[in-house]
Amino acid sequence: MPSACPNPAPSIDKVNTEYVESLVGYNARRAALVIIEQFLQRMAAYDLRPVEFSVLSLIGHNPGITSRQLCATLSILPPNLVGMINQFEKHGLVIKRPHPSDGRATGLHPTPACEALLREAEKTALELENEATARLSAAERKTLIRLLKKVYL
Amino acid sequence: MPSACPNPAPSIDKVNTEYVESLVGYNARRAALVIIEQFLQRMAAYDLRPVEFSVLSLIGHNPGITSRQLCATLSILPPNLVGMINQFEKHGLVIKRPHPSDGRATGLHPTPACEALLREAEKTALELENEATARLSAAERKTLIRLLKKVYL
DNA sequence: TATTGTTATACTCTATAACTATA
DNA sequence: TATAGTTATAGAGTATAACAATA
Repeated sequence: MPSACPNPAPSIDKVNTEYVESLVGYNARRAALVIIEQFLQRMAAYDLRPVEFSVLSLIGHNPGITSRQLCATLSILPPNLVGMINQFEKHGLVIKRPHPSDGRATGLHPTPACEALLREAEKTALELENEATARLSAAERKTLIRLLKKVYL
Repeated sequence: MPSACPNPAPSIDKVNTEYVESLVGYNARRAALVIIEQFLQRMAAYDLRPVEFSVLSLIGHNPGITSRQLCATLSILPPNLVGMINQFEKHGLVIKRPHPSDGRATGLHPTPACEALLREAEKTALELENEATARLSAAERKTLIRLLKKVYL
């Protein structure tokens, strides 16, 4: 018998969020989701979502990086990277070249088009970052990043 | 002609992550994912995932809260809450009672079993929080939460 | 007309198992 | 035997559209 009660009960006017807001995990997730939401809007112009942007940026700053290295760096699973890389290659943003010493691996290299796209996209990313963290001072922003790194690195 | 180059190219020994790590969004997401991973492991004993835990905790601290208020507070969509609440009701954790003044709304109330579960689950959540943020001092942890709130509130 | 709660459904993201080619 | 990359697929999480009941 699923418990149901027919009698009305007092309602809540202001929600008490004290407990959940005392958790780092809760706050980090909420903050990340807010920034990601703005990211999706602003970066739609480049057809780049957060993970795709991170992958392309890492390739741009690390020509010759392998899929394995990307997966390890970003904590993504290999099967979920294959299609992304193929799309980048199809759109002329990434070129695959043989790894110099490991015949199993493939080096991923940015094309000039990739580098041009990244110049714009990374500029936009910094802009939206500054907007999303507008209520933080430069020092606070630096502190926030330092403390977040101490959690996940 | 999808650009492929047959000539080997130098490989990357150490990945340069400088740019992505300069973004608050990237760091917040990575930190949140690390904590959530630990959360999933530790809270599996209670069969509670992060959102379910947040919902149940808010009901426990706000007897009579409505689905609408939960959705607004946690930024989740009403259709994705229905099944969750029904499961809680089915497991004897939540009771629905009529809203005192709004015939459309339903007040959600914790059962004694819910309160007992929350005492254990919230204790476990605090433990894993302290483990996940073990590299932070108490002051740093407080600062981190304060700065994260300034981003999303 | 707007809002609460609901159903059905689609889409995205992430996870697992199994395979090949090479080390 | 272990690893890099791939394929196919399953699952979880999230989003949209439309509806009934009430305000």
